[in-house]
Amino acid sequence: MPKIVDTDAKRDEILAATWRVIARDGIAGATIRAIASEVGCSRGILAHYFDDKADIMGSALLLSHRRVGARMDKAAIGMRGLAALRSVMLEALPLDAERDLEAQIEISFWGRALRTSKLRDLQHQEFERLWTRLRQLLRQAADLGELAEPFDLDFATHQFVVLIDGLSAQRVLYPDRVPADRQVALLDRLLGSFSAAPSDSGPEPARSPRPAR
Amino acid sequence: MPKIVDTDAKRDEILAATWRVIARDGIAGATIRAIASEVGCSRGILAHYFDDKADIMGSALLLSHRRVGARMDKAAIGMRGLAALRSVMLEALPLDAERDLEAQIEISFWGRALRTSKLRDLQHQEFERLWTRLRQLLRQAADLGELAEPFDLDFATHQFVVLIDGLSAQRVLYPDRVPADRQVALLDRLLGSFSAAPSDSGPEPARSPRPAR
Amino acid sequence: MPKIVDTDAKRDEILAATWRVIARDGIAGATIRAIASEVGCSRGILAHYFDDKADIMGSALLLSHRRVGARMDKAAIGMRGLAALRSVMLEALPLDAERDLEAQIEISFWGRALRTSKLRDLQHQEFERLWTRLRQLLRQAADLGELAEPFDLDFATHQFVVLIDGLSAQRVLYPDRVPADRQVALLDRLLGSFSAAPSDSGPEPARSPRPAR
Amino acid sequence: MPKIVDTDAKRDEILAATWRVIARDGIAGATIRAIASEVGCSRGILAHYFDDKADIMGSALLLSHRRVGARMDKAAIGMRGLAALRSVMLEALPLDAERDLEAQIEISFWGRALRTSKLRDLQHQEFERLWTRLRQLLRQAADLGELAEPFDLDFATHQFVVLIDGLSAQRVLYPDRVPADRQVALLDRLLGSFSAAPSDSGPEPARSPRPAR
DNA sequence: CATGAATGAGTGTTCATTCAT
DNA sequence: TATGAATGAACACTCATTCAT
Repeated sequence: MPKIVDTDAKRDEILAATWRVIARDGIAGATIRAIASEVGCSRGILAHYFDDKADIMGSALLLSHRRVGARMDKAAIGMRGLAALRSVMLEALPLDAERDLEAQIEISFWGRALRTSKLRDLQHQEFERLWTRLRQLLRQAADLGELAEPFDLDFATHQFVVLIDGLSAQRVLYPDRVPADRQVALLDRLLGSFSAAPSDSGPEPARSPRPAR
Repeated sequence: MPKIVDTDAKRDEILAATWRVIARDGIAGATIRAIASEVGCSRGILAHYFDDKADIMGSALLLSHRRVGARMDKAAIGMRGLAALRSVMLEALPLDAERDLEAQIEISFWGRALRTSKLRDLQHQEFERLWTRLRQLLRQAADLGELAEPFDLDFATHQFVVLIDGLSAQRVLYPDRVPADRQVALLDRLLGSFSAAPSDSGPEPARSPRPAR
Repeated sequence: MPKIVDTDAKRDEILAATWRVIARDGIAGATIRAIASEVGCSRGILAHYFDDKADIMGSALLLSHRRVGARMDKAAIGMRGLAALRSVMLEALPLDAERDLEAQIEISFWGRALRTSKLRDLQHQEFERLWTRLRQLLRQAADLGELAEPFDLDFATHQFVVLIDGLSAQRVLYPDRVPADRQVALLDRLLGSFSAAPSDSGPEPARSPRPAR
Repeated sequence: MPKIVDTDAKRDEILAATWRVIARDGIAGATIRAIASEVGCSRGILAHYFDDKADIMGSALLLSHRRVGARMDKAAIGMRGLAALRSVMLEALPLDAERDLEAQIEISFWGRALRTSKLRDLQHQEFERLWTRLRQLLRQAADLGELAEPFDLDFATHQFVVLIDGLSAQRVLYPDRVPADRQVALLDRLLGSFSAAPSDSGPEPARSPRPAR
């Protein structure tokens, strides 16, 4: 039993090292050698904890998603509706160095996710989780009467998902152009478009671009 | 006299083959061997038309951008303001097989663009072109009085850019989820948020989110 | 526990194989494939023991020099002055098959030593060792009163160095023309020119061309 | 007939370019591409004037030897015996930039001469010419009574040949250590050892190291 | 005569993986 | 459990050569 704990810890250690290598050398530079070197152990040992390289990479992506999900859970505690949605979205956007790394890893996988069926299935499965989470929060907001008009739930969910992916790409490719406050402003603009009260001038400070954070 | 070969045509032929390989096998599978095999010639011949592999890949990306740019030029002829902006955006979104391929290539490069400085410079340079183009059209729309309220030009440009990248990623990763009409609907929603007449419910709702597909 | 391999022994084995390949196929024929084939192992294994090919070649040259140096040390034990110098020189000349191989390797490197700075530095450094060794023995001989007249130490050292290089080249290029006894005779003629007694016709002519070995 | 002249001129032009490439990039860098580029013509044209690359390299070496030989002929005009020998030797030593290049080319070939039988035959044949020339001059000197004692003609010839090769190697590898005056001094020391008059202290200024040139 | 497109073998190198220890 | 030696395939690239024009 304790060995299993050690095993999991070692696995996480290896995956964290994998992240660092991807962030430093790109996904093409994330070789078995580089990862083992980053961990500080021999190459062969990786085979003990993972099936093969694809397993390492997939697990690294999965762990990244799990961390984001855990942060989202924590951030939304005690919240509901649009407020919860906003908190969850803030965990998905690359607002700081940690989230930058996650975005970098995510995008690095995009170029590969299509090829390996295993990786593709994982990607789809993980996306489904995010999609469902956002959709549920939107439904909750609708049930709470926070949304102004009749609206298409899937369409709205898409808007948020597209915002995450678009901002992640922009942030990774042109980091200087997308500071945190700009990201939050874009998010708030989107949120504001839903909570638009019949009276156009509501208490919606989020509607117009303003530095947040 | 040596055999006269249209050098530019041959270069384009090689680059088109490169696209197909990237689309089929991913950017990691776009080896010299695979490209030469796709072209139907020997490996060494590629050295006649390009300096090295980086030159091939960079040229492939550049050509892709040039084609999109040319399509945008053509699509916007005789148009101004928001109408021109909409036509241009429609050329940037992955609405059909051809544009899907372009989006696939684009995203494949994202994972690599960060590492090689040459590719990164190219990426930044090309992005600047797109940014400027969208920004100019928005300014034109503002000058024409098409926009409802005072607004932040850079902020608005960002909204469109994020839409392109977000939709490209979504389309490449989960093609079934983002059919063409959904993409157009998302674009029109964004456009509608600018042309929003003083009366919030203008003639735009027709354009607004409607269940497509 | 992994298979324990004497790393240094394996390195030496590879370098010895490199020598044989150079001797057989020339330095241009000393490819990674040929060396691996000579060793009797796969190509990739060489990467375990050396950084790259330049490392192999440089190490091969260095080991050759080290062996000559070790032989010189051994040969000069208990000797001083001109006698020690003669013993040392006999180890530097291509008098037998083993030394022929060394000369062949040495000359093969001359055509390449100029280009790669690493190899050139190594060559200069190794030459400095030989130069210093010969010069010190000449000084010792002078201190012992073995030399007839006031003489230029550097000039004399040059005479011996030129003899080594000249004979090495001749032996490698035209082996039949420079048998061992001829080489020794040339060496003794040079040595005799220093120990020339006041009476020019001393006991030295006896030293002159005589079959040695 | 005029075409033949052009052909020879073109051949010489190509060979001169080959020298420059060898001097600049080493013999390993003397590729067909580099030579054609240095000449300023296409690659295929070289096949019109030479059979193949080995023919080019061999011809380059041959032309180098021919030039040295021509200089020797010219330098020895009107001279006999040791004086002629000295003049001839001065043309064989790397005393200036032009001769440095020749020595560089010569040594570059040494590492390759052994492998190609064609090149080896050429090398032997050319060496025979030099050997015979030096030997004849030494015999002439003996006949003229310039040489002090009975001596071994082949042995003496070897001394001069070894001096040439040894000095060439030293000059190419460590140019700063072997300035022209040092070379001439070494030559004169060797010459002096033959002309040693019965009276040991003759008018032989060449015997002791002195800056010449 | 001359060109340059085209070929295919060969280069050094890197990689994921296996396996005996 | 952990090591690292060993493998063999694949990589980008360079080269000498051929040949239709």
